[in-house]
Amino acid sequence: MPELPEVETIRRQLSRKIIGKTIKSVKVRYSKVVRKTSASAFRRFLVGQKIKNLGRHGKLLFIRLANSKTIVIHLKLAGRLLIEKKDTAPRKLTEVVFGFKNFQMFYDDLRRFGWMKIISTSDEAGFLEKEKLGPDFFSRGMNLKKFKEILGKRGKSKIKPTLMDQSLIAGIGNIYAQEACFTAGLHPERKISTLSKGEFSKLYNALARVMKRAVGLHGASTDAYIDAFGKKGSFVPLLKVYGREGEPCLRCKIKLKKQILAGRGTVWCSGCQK
DNA sequence: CAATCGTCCTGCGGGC
DNA sequence: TGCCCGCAGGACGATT
Repeated sequence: MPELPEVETIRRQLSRKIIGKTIKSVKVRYSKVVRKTSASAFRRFLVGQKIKNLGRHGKLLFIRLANSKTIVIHLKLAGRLLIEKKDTAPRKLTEVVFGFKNFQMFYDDLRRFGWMKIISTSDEAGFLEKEKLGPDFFSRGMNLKKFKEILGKRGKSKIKPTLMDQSLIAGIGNIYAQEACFTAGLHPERKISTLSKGEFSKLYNALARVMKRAVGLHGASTDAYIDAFGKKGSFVPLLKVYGREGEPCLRCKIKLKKQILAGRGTVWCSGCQK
C-alpha cells in the first residue's frame, strides 16, 4: 500500500513526465472518486491547464496547475497513477483518464478507496489543517527533538498505532511503522511514555533510514502497489517483519508473531523487540 | 483521552 | 472446477 516512500516515488516519476504538459482531456469513469466537486466541475478546472509542479505531504499527492488550482490525490490502499501510451484502453478499475498530447495518465484503484479533490493552491496550508495532518516525516522542520515532542503528547498510547496517526506525523503507514519498531528493537505495544532518550533516537533513526532506503528502491510492492511506469518497487526483500509472520526472525531466528493492533496486522519478534 | 468497531470496496485465497 | 465466504486495509465517525 502506498505510504510516504511509494507516494514520493510516484511524485518524482510523474514530475519528470508531466511538468510543463497541458491536460487535453479528463474522463471521470467512477464519479465517487472526485470529492466535494462534481465530475463536470472537476473537468472544467483541469482541461486546458498546464502542470506547474508536484508536491507531497505524507501520503497526499499535489498536482499544481497553472490556473492556481491543485489536484489533491489520496491513493489509500490500492490507488495507482500510471503513465500510459496514447492508445492504451482504460481497464475495469480505471477511474480517471487524463489525456495529454502524446500520452495518458490513468488513475486506477483496485479497492476504490482513493479520492481526488480540487483546492486552491494558495489554500494548501488551510487544506492540510482541515484534513488534520501533522508535519510530513521528511519535512524541513522534522528532527529528533520535534519527533519526541510530537509523540510525547500521546504518552499513554502504544508506539506502533501512534506512528500511523497522520494527525501527529504524516506519511508513516502499516509497513514502515512495523519495520521501524523492529529495527529499533521496540515492541509495537510499548507505551510512548516508557521510551528512553536512546530508544526515541533509535526509533527516529530507524524510520528515517528505512523510508529513505525505500524511496531509493521505488517503494515496497506488498499488495497492489506499482510505480508510475507500472513497475514493482524493490524494497520487499529488505522487509524484516512485514508479511513474515511465522517465519524466523532474521536476527535471532525465533518465529515471528502476528497480532491485530488497532485493527491492523502487526508482525514482531518477541525475542528482539522489548 | 485511548481504544475499538463498522464502513467504504475489490481481489484473492481457503474450504469444500 | 467452481462457488461461497471471509478477510485485508487507511481513515473517519460513532461508541465504549
